Amino acid sequence: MAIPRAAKTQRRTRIQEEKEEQILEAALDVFSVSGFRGSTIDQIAEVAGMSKPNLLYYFRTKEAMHRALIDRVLDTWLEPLRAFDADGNPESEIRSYIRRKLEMARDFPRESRLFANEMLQGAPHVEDELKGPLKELVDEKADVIRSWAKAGKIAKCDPYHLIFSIWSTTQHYADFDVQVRAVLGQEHAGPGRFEDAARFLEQLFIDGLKVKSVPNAS
Amino acid sequence: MAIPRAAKTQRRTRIQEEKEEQILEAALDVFSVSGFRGSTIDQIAEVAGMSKPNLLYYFRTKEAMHRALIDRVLDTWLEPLRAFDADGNPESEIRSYIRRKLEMARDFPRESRLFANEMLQGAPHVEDELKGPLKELVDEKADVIRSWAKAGKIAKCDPYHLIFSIWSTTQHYADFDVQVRAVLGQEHAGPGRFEDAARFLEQLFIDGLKVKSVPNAS
DNA sequence: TGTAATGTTTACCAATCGGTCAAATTATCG
DNA sequence: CGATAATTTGACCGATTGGTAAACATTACA
Repeated sequence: MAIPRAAKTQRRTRIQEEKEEQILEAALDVFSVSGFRGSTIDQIAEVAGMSKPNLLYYFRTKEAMHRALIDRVLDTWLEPLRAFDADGNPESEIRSYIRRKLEMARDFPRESRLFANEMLQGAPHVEDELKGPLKELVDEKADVIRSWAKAGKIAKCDPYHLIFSIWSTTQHYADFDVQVRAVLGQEHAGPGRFEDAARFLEQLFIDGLKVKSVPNAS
Repeated sequence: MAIPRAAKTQRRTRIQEEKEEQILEAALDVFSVSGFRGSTIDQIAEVAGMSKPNLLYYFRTKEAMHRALIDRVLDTWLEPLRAFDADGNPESEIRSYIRRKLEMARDFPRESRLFANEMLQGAPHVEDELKGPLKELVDEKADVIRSWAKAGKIAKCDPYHLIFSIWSTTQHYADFDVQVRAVLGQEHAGPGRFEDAARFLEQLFIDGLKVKSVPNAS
């Protein structure tokens, strides 16, 4: 008698690990393009090279697949922000944060699109994570940025909107990849576009956040 | 005998205009949230308050609805960029471009999400528009920005990535609205968030694009 | 007013959807 | 090996999908 998801043995089989990995990989392919509603189990099954009932042996529902995917990807996705160091040099911290986010857009575009799809649909599956852990993390880092501004290390600015703008500019290269490539044209849409973007964004944010010398200040 | 879409009379009836408007309005509601694949004619029909066959009397297929919607919205969406004036003052041109894009994110979030959805899915329905009219428009404005930089009116920068960064930062407030609200929390997620964003972005882009005084230059 | 064109609805279709089931196959291990 | 548990599959289910046909209702206009 087959009991789904290894209820008996507790420990996960080698096959289980492999197949679940294989399924989530395919699910990422599909969900990241079509979103939850627009994706079908059959599509995922075909990409995974498995039969539909076989997928449903490892994940009981389409929602369970999506859920597992989100859970697995969420941590990775927030890692760069966690690395944001209060004790570091503001300029280099911001610079390397932009770099890392841009690298993620380049190396994990599907993960970026998965979240983008989720956001567009009103985050029906992750709203709790947004209001909980994400908000707390951003609040913490916003404090860091605010303290930098207070110490005169960077210009005074709204730390939340600074974080938003770094998120949006970097993720843009994953989420709107088609548009970026179309506009840049064949000559400039090569792999070098990420380097160009990095140079521009670093310049923009570093210079844009430099403390303004106020003539009439002491 | 009913012939869809007024093939006989050539001229469009009052009813046709009203109903087509009504349908596209509902279609925008639905498509902008769930994307093309994730949306159903039944959903649109329900939102429009009409029966499904009645929708299909005005638009022969789901694709036709989506197509009509995209066509209608595309022009509006690019209007702010068209208004970008080569003869104007760079600082105020960029400032007002950001303002206008931010106002559109506030006032037409569905239109923004419609395009975002389309981009995420690889632009299967608008790739031609991207590579044609959009690229030409951006090329033209990029030239303007480049000439400003050459004239020493703004810092030297990649004009394409500048445009991308303005697009992404402003549209973020429409496309990722849920996330923005969740992170800002109840206190700061009110209507004022657009003003806060405008202030921050103007500061960022204006200061970030100021010409750097190079000490060792003549 | 009459009538032809336009607009709307009910009933329906084949295809696809998420998901189940039982039978068949394969892996594990004493 | 044998047997038991784990895995895989084909056949199938009711609901939903995009779309059609034809009867019915309404409008426009001579």
